[in-house]
Amino acid sequence: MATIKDVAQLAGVSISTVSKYLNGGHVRPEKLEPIRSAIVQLDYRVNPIARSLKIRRSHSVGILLPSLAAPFFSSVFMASDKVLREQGYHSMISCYYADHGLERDYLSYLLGVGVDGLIYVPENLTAEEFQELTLHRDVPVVMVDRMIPGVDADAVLTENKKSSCNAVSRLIEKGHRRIALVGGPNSVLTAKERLAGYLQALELYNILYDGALVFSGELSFAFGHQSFLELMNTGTPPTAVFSTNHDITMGVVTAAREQGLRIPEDVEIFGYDSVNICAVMTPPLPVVYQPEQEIGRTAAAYLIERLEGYAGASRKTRLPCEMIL
Amino acid sequence: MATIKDVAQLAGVSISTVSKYLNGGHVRPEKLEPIRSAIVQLDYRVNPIARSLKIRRSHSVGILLPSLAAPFFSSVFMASDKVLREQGYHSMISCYYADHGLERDYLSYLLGVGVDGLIYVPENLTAEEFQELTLHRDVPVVMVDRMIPGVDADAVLTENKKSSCNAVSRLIEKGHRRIALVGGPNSVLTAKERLAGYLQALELYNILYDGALVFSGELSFAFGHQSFLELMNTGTPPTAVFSTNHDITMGVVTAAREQGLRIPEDVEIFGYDSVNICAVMTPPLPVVYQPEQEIGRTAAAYLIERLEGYAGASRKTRLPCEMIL
DNA sequence: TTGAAAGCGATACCAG
DNA sequence: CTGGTATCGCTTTCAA
Repeated sequence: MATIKDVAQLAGVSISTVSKYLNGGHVRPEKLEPIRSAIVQLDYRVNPIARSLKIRRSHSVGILLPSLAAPFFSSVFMASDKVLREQGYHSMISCYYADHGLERDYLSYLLGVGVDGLIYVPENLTAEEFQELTLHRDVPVVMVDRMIPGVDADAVLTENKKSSCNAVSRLIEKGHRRIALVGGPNSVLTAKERLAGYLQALELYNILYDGALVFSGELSFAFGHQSFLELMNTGTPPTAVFSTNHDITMGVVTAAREQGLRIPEDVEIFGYDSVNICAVMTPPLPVVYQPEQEIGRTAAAYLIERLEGYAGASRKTRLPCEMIL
Repeated sequence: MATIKDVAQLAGVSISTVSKYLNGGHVRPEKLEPIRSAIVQLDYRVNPIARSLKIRRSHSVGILLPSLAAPFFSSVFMASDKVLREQGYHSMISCYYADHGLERDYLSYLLGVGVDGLIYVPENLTAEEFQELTLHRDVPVVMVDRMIPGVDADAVLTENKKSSCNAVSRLIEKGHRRIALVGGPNSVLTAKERLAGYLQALELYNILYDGALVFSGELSFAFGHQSFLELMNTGTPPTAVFSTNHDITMGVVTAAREQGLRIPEDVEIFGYDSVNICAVMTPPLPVVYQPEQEIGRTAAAYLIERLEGYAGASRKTRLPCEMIL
């Protein structure tokens, strides 16, 4: 690869002049052409590594998330990517596949590798771990979909509790009394909040809480599947299941079908996200829909503000959700 | 952030000694402790940018793909990520959302940004564009799932033609004679090959090809949906549809259900990938399953070999697929 | 305007 | 072993 030095030599000017040419400084008109031609001839491109080292900016932002496959994240980050790109930033995604060790590793890696900012969907990190990792690095972080309580960083979330309460309330109004919940682990704030919404709805309608109907665990197909089977094996199985994650919902639905149960006649299921997929089913599965585009855009906007120097207090935004019936 | 210089000063040794300490050189035992302690005290971490500039290696590889949401890619790259990590590489994903301009931009960006190698799922780039972008950059590229014909690079693909032929043959053996195909654009090699497999099956069974039954277009839900509606509006609609992509399949199935058609009684549908999701349906949709893990592992292995200096001829590997019925 | 030179943070050669 | 120094490629003063 040709360097700026080669270009300078070939064009018969100094390195600084080429640099100015490259970065929009003032260069005498008659020197423009030789430089341009040298660049083309040598197929020169600036080395972003060297540039980053010098200017301490890479114009790239990292996105760290627990799972690639979730359609929810895909939509969210497509939206943030667009906003970021319009402002001249490239986004680089890293996935930690819901693994705690990997989550630490990648966070640490991204913080150090030179991205200007970070959009982060946390899962298992404690506030202490996060503080330690981010200490002395001034890389702004915006959390999305989840947040680590006690951490001072911008966060874009949705109204998990309220939306869940609404969803469960609807099931109750349709006559259900034994409603199960299958959701993520309590270490994930979002899962905890959705559980809280479920409990609130029960309370609202004076329905006794039954611990045997609540399953909190891995955000996976397997967990949803297994939980459903266990639910059905108790003496008095639920008549409805509120499933608060895409993969889990797939597992729950599969298990139900395997058992020969009709949805919703034999057991009603209410999901979260995955609107497209749930619409595929007959009849369509009702779901809570989170405003994915807006989440992504907001997160990107927050990050860009920080990158441009905004240093105000951290913002925690809650976006409202819709029920798709 | 503290630099190696600060550490050297605090520990009372030279910069070079600290560097040796960091990189496993020989350092007199009594100097070990002061250095270690200075590092801890200053919370020092090496600056990967500076290191990259010097050693011309970043120990990171880029992954460039057209879509995040496809469960297929997620599985593939989870597998390659694992292999890469075990060899000390971090992977950074970029998604171009099936946009031609973005595909060029991101490819160019990744090639320049300092990743040591690239795993790339191409979609719209011509061989010329690719050559031009990779010219003078010695970043090894391994293509996955698709390849750009005429480009000299490793590629890990599956037996698209054969698998498609098998799938369509099965439909024929079940008695279908009017079988539609809805798949990706002809610019995507994979889509073209699957179409070729479809044609081969027709020929094998002496079924006349009917152009009105073949839809090639966007790899999207919308395209699948619309194509199905158009198919059903012709005078003699197909009795079966072979859909060669996840999103398209979702669109096709939704459209069928919306029309009140029963699957497979009224119209039989055969999909590709998305095993989990297709298993959710009642009855499960038959699909062609590609060995995702193996694709990912193979691609990573190829890339690592290149990174370690292997300079042999480019390899094009075809992995066999299974039918999940 | 222009260019010489310092410096970003780290590595590695080489003399001691 | 150790440490001074050149170097990686680029940006940015600063003096001319």
